[in-house]
Amino acid sequence: MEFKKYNHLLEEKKISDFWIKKGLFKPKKNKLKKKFSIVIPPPNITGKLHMGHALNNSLQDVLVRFNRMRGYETLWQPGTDHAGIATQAVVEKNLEKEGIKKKDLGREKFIENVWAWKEESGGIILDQLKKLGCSCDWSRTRFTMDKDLSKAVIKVFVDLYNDKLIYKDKKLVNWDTKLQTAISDLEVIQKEVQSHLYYINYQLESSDVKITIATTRPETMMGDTAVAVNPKDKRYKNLIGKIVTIPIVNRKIKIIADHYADPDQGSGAVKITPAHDFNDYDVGKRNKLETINIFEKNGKINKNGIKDFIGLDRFEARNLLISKLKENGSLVKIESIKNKVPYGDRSNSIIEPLLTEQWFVDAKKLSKKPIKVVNEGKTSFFPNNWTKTFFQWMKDIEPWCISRQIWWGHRIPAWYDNNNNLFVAENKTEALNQAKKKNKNKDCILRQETDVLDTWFSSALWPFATLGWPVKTLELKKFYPTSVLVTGFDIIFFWVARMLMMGNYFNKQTPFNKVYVHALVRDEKGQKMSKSKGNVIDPLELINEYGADSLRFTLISMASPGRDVKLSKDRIKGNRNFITKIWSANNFLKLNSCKLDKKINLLNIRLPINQWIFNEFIKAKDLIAKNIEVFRFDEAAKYAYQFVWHSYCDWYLEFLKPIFNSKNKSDIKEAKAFSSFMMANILKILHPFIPFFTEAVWSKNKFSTIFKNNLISSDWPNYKISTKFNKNQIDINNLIELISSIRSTKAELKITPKLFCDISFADKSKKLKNLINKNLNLIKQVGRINNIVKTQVNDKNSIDILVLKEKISLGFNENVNLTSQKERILQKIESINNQISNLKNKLKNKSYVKKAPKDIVNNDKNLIKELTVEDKKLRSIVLSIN
RNA sequence: GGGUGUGUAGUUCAGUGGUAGAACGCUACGUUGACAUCGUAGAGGUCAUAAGUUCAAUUCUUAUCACACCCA
Repeated sequence: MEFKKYNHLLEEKKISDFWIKKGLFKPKKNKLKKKFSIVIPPPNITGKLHMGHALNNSLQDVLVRFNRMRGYETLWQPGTDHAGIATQAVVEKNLEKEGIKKKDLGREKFIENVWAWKEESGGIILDQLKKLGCSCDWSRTRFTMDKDLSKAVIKVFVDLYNDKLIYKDKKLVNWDTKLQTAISDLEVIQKEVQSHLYYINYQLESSDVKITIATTRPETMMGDTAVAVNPKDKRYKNLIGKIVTIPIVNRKIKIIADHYADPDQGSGAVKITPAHDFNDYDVGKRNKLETINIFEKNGKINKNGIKDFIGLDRFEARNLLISKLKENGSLVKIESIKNKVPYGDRSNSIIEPLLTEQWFVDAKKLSKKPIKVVNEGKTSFFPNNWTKTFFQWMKDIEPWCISRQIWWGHRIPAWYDNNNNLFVAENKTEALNQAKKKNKNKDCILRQETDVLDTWFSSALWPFATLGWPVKTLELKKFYPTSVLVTGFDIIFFWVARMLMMGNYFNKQTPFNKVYVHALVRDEKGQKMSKSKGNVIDPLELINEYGADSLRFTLISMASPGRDVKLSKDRIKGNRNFITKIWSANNFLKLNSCKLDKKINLLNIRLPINQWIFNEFIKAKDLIAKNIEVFRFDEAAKYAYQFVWHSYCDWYLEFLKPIFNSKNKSDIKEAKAFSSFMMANILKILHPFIPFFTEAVWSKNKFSTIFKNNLISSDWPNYKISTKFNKNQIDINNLIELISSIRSTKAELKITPKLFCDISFADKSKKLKNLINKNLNLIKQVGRINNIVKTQVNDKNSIDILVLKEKISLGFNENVNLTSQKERILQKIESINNQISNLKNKLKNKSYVKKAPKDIVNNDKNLIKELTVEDKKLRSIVLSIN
């Protein structure tokens, strides 16, 4: 019989459509009243599926499908994030291609365009997640800019404002001159770059003395308001309080003493520009210095700069200034150095510290509850070491700048009247009411704050806002707090910490009980995947080539805690082979017309091999469940793989063949029914890992008709191990060892494995003899044995081997090369004797015998006995060869 | 500079205070009616280095080295 190959392209599409059409991903009420819930880390609306998503969502799907099968009421809440800056940039670019400028369009029209883009091409990633097999309740898909979620955002903002946890302040912030918005400190990446340290002379007033300062940013000299030296620095002690002139700029400033100046850095004297450097800003505050801002919001010199520089870009200004300093002799030297320069993570342009009015969240106060919750273990991290990282960040947290000077996002619910009085309210009417009160019922015209909120502000509400908050919906009551959050370590601060702040502030319970933190997916050489390196592997290509199941199984089996996933195609290929293996095993069952008998009574299973595979299955099943529960996905996948390939395919199916070839009808009947029953259970335990394939086979085998259920909705097997089966368990294991020994002996003797041989008992022990007699057919066929002979076979054609500590002889139809075999046995004897003498030496050590646990010592003693017997038997074999 | 993690077979990784494991790769043989996307057998390791604790260390402690990441 010829079988078709498994066509993943066809089946995956079919199965996916079927699941969704039937609504099988929706939570189902259960008798246990237990629930399991996960919120998806919402991907950017502009995003495309990359390997990180593939790993992250494969793991979530394992948890979700496993718990759904276990009978928990399971919700996997999906959705996307509006990604303020990224989305705005995409739409802006598209418009520019058509020659339309954002400014000309105006705010309202532009936002209309963004929505139109979102409807048309935003959120492709959700379809890609479906291709991966993610069993999210897609009917509940949410978007951070949805009406309901927006309401939640407004309410949170207003409440926090009223609770004095949100405030407006003029501060130095990280300013992105390219995007022309403030960004939070987390969005700034410090990059080490090759740059220059310029040594410049500042002339003291009415004196010949010059003080040399060192700076990497000479153009900010236009905003200098002091020169600082360390009070302990003897070189400069007498200069403190003196006045110097900034060269070229020709403004006079004071030399001040401040501990910020590091005597070992540069010249030990630093220029202070409070408007353009975070450290200088602090120095300025301490010393009550003037703040001179010299930059426009696009990074060009403003009117506070000097004549020839106004309107120049910051880097042009730097070059011009340096050439002028050279001309006038103030430039002492230029040193090449490496230093850290701040870059915007979105724009990749150099961040400019700029003094502006922004909105801030008092993160310090909000961090208290999360710290407590994690301390108490109400939210715990896995692997645990992330707890430390979390605390470190939480404990020196800075105010969170939440306002962004862009258009796409949640507009801040704050209004100003003509006198710039501020009113924060959930809507304009409410703000007007406040304004009227303030203005003694006079009519006033309000204008709304133009800033929008940081995207992470709305993401922070994700675990409860998606469930309906602030409305106390059934879903919120049922599924909050969520069971676990699965995420990458790179967003612990951005997202996890902030969800913990908001979740704990606005709800009685923490948003998730556990946080599973997974690592990065790298290429096979361990390099980060990046477009510029060209080593990006597109998960969708892999899905096309090998199937989503192969990709999933690979990622899952490589998800060891605390380790990056190094992905290679070979690995995926290997797991594709695993799926093919199951496919062909299933074909074998079909070939033998194995049909599932639903009424199968497990207690009545007689065949040893069936009892054996049953207990092996239970062991594997329990190990898989246990490991998924503790997030050891790699281990769970390993046990599944081992059991299916090595226990079920390699031994069980092989041992069934002699039964199928026999004439014993009742044996055949049981074998057919039970092998099929096991297959159904294999599909069940593999379903969380490879959902498409297992569901496809389940339906092809008509299991869905027999069980009246699709695989996705069926129960996780809950059978227990049967001790009644233990004796046969041992027998089968012994048979496996016997057959393996016969096979390796043949291989060692270079006798072709298909050659049959005779077997005879050299030892008088009955154990092996009984075992063989009981399983004659099996041994003859699987072990390729002709006859069991009673007498010793001809010496030249035979060889003695030790199996299960008993001696048997194998007889062949040809002369056997015994010399090499003798060599091997002698080597074996040597190693056994080494072991024995090692053990004996150990036992000679009195403190060992005294202090080591008795079990261990007894074990050694027994081992010596066993090894001695083995040694004796092997020696007799060697003798017989002579 | 501060912190975290990782060094185990050719590769990718499990694991354990008391005989070192898997997958892939490799070698040899093999098309026996599920499967060559396969089968059978096999080779392959001073468990990074050094010291300490212990009867016993690959495992625990400390130091060193190497690599990776995070923060400043």
